[in-house]
Amino acid sequence: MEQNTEERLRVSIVEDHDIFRKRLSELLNFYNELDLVLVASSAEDFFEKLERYKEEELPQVILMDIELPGISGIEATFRLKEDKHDVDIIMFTVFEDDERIFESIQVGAAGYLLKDTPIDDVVNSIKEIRQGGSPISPSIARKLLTMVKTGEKPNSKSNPEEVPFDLSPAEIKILEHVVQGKTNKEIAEDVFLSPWTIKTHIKNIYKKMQVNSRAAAVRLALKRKIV
Amino acid sequence: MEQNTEERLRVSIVEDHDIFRKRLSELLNFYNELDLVLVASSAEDFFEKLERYKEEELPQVILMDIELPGISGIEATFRLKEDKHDVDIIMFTVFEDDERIFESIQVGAAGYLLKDTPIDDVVNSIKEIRQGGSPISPSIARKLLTMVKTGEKPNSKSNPEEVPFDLSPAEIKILEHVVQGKTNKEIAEDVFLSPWTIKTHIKNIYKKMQVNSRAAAVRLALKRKIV
DNA sequence: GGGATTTTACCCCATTCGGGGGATTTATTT
DNA sequence: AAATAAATCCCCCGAATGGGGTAAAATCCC
Repeated sequence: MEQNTEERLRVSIVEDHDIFRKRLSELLNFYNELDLVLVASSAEDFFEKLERYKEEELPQVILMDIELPGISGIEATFRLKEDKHDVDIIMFTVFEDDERIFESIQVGAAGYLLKDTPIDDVVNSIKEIRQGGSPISPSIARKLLTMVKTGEKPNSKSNPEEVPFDLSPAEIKILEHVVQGKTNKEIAEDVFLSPWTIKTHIKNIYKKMQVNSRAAAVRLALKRKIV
Repeated sequence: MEQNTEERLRVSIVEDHDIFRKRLSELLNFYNELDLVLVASSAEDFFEKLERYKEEELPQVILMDIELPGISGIEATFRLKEDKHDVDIIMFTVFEDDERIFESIQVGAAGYLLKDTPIDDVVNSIKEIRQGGSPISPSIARKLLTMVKTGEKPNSKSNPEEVPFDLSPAEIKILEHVVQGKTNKEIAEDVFLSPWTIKTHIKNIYKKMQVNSRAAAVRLALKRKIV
């Protein structure tokens, strides 16, 4: 019965450690409930392969390593969730620091499992996440509880980059105005500068943020809470 | 070997539903790793029995129902954690409302399991909680993630107006694309519509949102989480 | 003191945007 | 069936935007 095929969950793995990835793939292949559709060794690799898939073939759940060469798992998650993709992402990693956990949640990961999770639990987690649950390793959950209890984010000390882009003070100021929805001329009047200057700043901001429109800049600025 | 006895986890159940309590006790008794030391049908019952225990016999993990006659499971948890007792408490309940979850965390519960959790998982959770983990049912965890993500407490049913503007479905769809930072032409290609149509929609969106630029629309859309 | 960065300002040019119209077709509601 | 609202497509036009330059102060850093 092909119906079986229809019901299987399409799962993807993004993991750079060759042997680990291989073993995990092999293990998951034992499960009839799953269909391993895309195994990548980096985010770039993943995105590249992803383009060759049709809508109905796209992975529904991704096991995402955090520490990856090039684009990190967190950044990759951010991009995936930005797009319209209907996909649930499980961070699958050895890291337990508050910073990474918090960031993963912020960018939209719906699960967080440690790599030593028994394979049966991993498979259950994959199924649960599709049903709207958020499988989380107990030791991670403990940290989450603390966050909720204290209502605090782990921004405290280890804030390597509050601003992912190194905008200069002046640029941030301008960006704030842009987020307010003002035009260049309006900003210029507000800050007593030439409209040309504003324009130059905005061009530089775009370069640094890697966008090419105000809308995109506003979106990024808000999402990454630069302003 | 009595050593075995030493290593077994002393577990307690507080649950008012007679049959459920009985069955759960029977099931847990199958597990050699556990020692069911105190089964109570109410918080009062529990505290009363607790006094008859010596220090070395006190339960280390408690499966605590929330809805109890008299003192609630949350209140009981609060009192237990107020005292010096070295005990980990797992809320074991059918409730999934943000309010109860949040309160349970506040008073110091370290785990939150739904009553339909498979018995094996319950036992694992008991062991994990003693190792500093916080076992949480996935559907509960999802709510936790939301709390962390939005940094909000479930103080009220709040959300007086999820969408302050009555955008039509099509308009919301277009708005989403605008938030992505796309140009009218790009949107048109994505949605297989004429650029003129997109433009018309956007003009209407602006009217409804009372803005006059993409940047402003994006900001509003994100702030009011329309998209 | 000297190089690097930031801030400021300007030019040209093609594209996009925003606002003003109008018009037809398809639901939806009444 | 008539009225309303939603969704689609089109035109004109001036203003704003985005991208490519150049360049001179001011400031910061070593």
